[in-house]
Amino acid sequence: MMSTSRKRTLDDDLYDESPKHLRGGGGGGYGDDGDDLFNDDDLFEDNLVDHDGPPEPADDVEEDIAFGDITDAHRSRWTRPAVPSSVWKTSENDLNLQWLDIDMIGGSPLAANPNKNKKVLGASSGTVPIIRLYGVNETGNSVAVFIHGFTAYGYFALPRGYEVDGSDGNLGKIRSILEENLRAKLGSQFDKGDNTSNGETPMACLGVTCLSNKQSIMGYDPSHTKFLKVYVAMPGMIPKLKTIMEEGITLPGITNANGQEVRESMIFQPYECNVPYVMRYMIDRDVTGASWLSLPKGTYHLRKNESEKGTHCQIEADICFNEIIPRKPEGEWAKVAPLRILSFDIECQGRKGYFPEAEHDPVIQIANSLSVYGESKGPIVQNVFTLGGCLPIVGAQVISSNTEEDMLLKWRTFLHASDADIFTGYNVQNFDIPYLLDRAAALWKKKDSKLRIFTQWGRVKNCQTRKRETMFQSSAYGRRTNTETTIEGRVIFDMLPYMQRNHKLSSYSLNSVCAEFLSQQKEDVHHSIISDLQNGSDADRHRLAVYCLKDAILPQRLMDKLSVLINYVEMARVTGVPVSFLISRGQQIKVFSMILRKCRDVNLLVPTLKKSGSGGDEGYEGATVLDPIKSYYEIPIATLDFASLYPSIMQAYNLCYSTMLSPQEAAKTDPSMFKRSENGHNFVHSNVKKGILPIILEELLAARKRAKKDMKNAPTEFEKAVQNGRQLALKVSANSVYGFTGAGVGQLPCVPIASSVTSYGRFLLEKTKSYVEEHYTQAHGYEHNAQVVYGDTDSVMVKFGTKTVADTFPLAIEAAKKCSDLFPNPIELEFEKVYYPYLLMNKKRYAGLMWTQIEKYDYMDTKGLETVRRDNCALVREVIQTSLDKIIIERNVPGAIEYVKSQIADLLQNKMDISRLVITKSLNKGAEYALGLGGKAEDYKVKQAHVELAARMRKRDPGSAPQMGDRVPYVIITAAKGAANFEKAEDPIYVLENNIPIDSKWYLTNQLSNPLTRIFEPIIDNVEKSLLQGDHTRKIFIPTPTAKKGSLMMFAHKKATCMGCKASIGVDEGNLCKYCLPKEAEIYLGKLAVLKEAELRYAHLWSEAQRIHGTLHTDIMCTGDGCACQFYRRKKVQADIRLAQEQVDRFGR
DNA sequence: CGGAACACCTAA
DNA sequence: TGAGTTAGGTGTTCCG
Ligand SMILES: Nc1ccn([C@H]2C[C@H](O)[C@@H](COP(=O)(O)OP(=O)(O)OP(=O)(O)O)O2)c(=O)n1
Repeated sequence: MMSTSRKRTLDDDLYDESPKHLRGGGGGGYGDDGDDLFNDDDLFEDNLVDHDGPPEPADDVEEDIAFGDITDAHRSRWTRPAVPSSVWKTSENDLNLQWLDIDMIGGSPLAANPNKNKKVLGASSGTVPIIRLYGVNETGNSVAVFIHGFTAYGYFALPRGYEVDGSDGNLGKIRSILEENLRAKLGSQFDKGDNTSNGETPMACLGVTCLSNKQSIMGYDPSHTKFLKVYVAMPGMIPKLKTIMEEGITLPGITNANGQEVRESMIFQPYECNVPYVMRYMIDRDVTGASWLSLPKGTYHLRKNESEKGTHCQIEADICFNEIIPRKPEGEWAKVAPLRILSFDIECQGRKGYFPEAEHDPVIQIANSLSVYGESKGPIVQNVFTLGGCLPIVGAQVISSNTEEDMLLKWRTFLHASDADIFTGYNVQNFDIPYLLDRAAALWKKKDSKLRIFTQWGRVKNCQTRKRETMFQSSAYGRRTNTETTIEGRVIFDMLPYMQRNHKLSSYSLNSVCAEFLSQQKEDVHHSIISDLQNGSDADRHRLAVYCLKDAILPQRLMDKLSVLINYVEMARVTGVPVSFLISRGQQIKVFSMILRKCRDVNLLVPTLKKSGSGGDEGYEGATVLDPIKSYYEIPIATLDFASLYPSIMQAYNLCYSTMLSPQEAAKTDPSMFKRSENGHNFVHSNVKKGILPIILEELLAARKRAKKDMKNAPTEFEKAVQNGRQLALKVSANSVYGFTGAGVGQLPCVPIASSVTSYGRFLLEKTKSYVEEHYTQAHGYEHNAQVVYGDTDSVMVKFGTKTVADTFPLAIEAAKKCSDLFPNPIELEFEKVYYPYLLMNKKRYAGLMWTQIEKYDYMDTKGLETVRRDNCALVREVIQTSLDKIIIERNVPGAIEYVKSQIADLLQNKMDISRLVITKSLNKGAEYALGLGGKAEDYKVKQAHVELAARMRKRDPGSAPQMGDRVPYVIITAAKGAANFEKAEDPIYVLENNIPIDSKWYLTNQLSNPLTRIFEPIIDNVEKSLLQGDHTRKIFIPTPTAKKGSLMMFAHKKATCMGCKASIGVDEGNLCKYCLPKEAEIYLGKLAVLKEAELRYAHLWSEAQRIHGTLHTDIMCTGDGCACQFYRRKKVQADIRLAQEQVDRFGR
């Protein structure tokens, strides 16, 4: 880097009269308060020479190893469009990009501002933070922007009434003291980073200003209105500075409320010290996630020589932070750039019966699908890198290698050339990526340059991709690996966690997810035969490659079909956070980001609170759930529902940190200025001071409204569902604003706000109920007295007494309007739907035929019942669902009874497909101890079936056993009388393989009985007798208890036959009779062939999810078409394999 | 044997 | 600075 000729002095002249105005040297000086600090006309000699012309051709440096079979034809398909020559005319053209990823590094200060009339802000020596932002321009070129001069800082409040001498001299003294303290805390860390090449001594604390135009967000009349703003050299120093300030320090020139100088140590409350540096930049410069940015002509420099460039991006710019123009995502800037998405999948050659381990097992294929956002013609490249030859695949490039090393390196070349913005796949984060990295480490020596080259997946030159394992101290059983990987400049967007987060499914295997959303199954290759295919012919490997390719294509299709990208882009723009935060973080960061942005607009500051030490802060009261009048209603029940209840409460009553009054303050305040909430907290009206949270909610709800409109206009059912997901996500974000205030462990908890919201909610619900019941009465001229039969949080279910849907609608519409009129804006009660008929079973449990229009019902809506719970087996879900359908839709109670009886008979006679008996439950905290993954014994208090099973499976095969967070599938098997439930659970696969009998009686008494009783109870007499004890329960098939494990094996020993001619032979005689013995080899090979063939047949029927252990099993048994015959076919083939295997095994003895 | 405690999942 | 909230039903285990 070039060094500057500028000279900056740091200690003097930090301030002029206006205290917030920082000038010259030390400070940051950025548009904190809207003014640029270096706005005097200093001109600098310009060290940078901009020639407006294209760069020299990039000679591909050390990075790429040439492979003859990667041709120019390949490359031209892979690479991004060429950079238009206009881009290089930096003084004539703006550079526009949509950014996706952002990070930060320490580096040297920029020597000179490319905008020749301006200085570079920030520190001019030492290590400074540089923000790297990665994105794509309209043409589809990759762009990296190095953003310079933005300095990290924090605020520190003076206690109420205190003043600080804001003279340059005094603030300079404060800076020196802080400098000293910081250095003491930093120790040698800081000195090492010294860069004194320009003769200046780098500082830790760059400057101090004092501000009186800002105030704390906490309260209507906050105690903190005066702040020191302290700039530091590197973001990492902020926590240390914060510690110094909150532990107490003596600073000069500070006077207390009585005007006396404070000479002893004082504590300063930190503000906004918990804002990550890159977010600090985004907030201060109004840069929102995934938005468009413009680098105005003449303000930026493009790095043209390869030697000058730090990344592999096509375009690389340097600019000062305050030059970039953020574009509001409206009009032309609402678009999405042609982003490149790379979806990939690897196959490994595991040893039989073991989960692949990178230490030993090679990667044999890597399939890729590269697509461009907005490109309607589908993926632009599909290819497979194979180890060993492979027949051509139509529509895909096949690139074969003789060694695994070559294959990996070729793939790396592809990675580099295709230069994707987004990396996707299925479980790539926890399997493919760590596996490739581990494998590389196993293949190459640490110093091997090939290792270094291979692991460069990111956009930053010479930057190796490393995984960080959030390792858990695992004692006996080994690795619980939650891997995190950063690939500089690219966003890793794994579709598996996305699905787990956004869709409630009982299996998340790629196969079942695709069946659900793409109506598409993939070709199945069971992992046990991958090895055989790999060792086979080019045609075998072709089959594997096709399968592998499909696994690479499907995640990308999923992403496309579910509009994942555009929805995340919208969310990033609305909430302001980078897309990567949406993937890896929760709701808090979104709300926090929005709060900080809005606060900045109105000069409020957010305190950095200490973690509430003692942990268990008391909870608060939530919503009311009205006692249900349980019944089967055969007349219409109308549902009235508040629209976005909690958000609208916060808006209507102006609930916010910044509007709250303490009881003492309230006593001194004009009562017309504020309102006391239902539970005794006081908030001023919005005309006095508008709260931050209501403003945020307004925007979120506006975005939700747009989503709802799009949902209404969606052309297809599927698109409607996608828009519904988007709408729901925005609703959750809005509700999370409320949740944020009540979050015990959070950045800014404020229970008074949260509890005020819920208390208003309780009040509104009660009010609505009583209004409806008091107004819609015969006394008021209505035909019936209305009754609220149920209500939960924000809804009332009203029985108006009307007999038809058509008669109910007008009453419900009117009631909704009249209630809305009772409440302040924007609180609104909506008439949403009528249930007719309506089965109300309990709080949070009901079903009903839903009508949103008079002409026709929509569908049967079910809440909380077994049918919507994933911890029930399919049998229960289906039986209950069908019964409800028959009762509620068909109104055919006898039919329902018949159906149930036949199902019970089937169950008891063991005719039930085992897949319908599989129960799945997720493995949560507390199970850690049982699995031997650490955790404390006292956290595992109650033994559970699925946990005990998972622990046993772990002992059988740690590699394929369920992991924490996975759903564990199990069935209940027969066991000794009185055995506890948790002892009777078994892995369905194990049950199948070993022919273990299922306890079908248990399914009747413990799974079906209660739910059925509850449903039929209000409808028929004596459920016990007629459903659960009839003749249909007499014929019980008791499976032979002898059919225990290894039965075939034992059989073979007792009564052996010659495997060649089936003649009887003695048990100890070996496998063949004396006549067949000479042909031993031939017979063995013949048996081996039978085994192979059986395996192939089996694999063909076997749906698999190689990497998602926990959900593997349900898939095997459930094809989605629910065909029992498929199941039996599989079972038969499975038995064939076992027989064949055992025959082969006999030769081994 | 009965009820408290716990675990899971869902409604809102 | 990792983590929005509370209410509630249901089934199982644990403990006296
Ligand atoms: N995930 C959720 C869902 C709901 N709620 C709270 C806040 C909501 O305002 C209230 C009512 O929930 P609804 O599900 O009825 O949703 P809304 O009323 O917010 O939206 P809608 O307009 O869809 O009714 O419950 C919540 O805190 N978190």
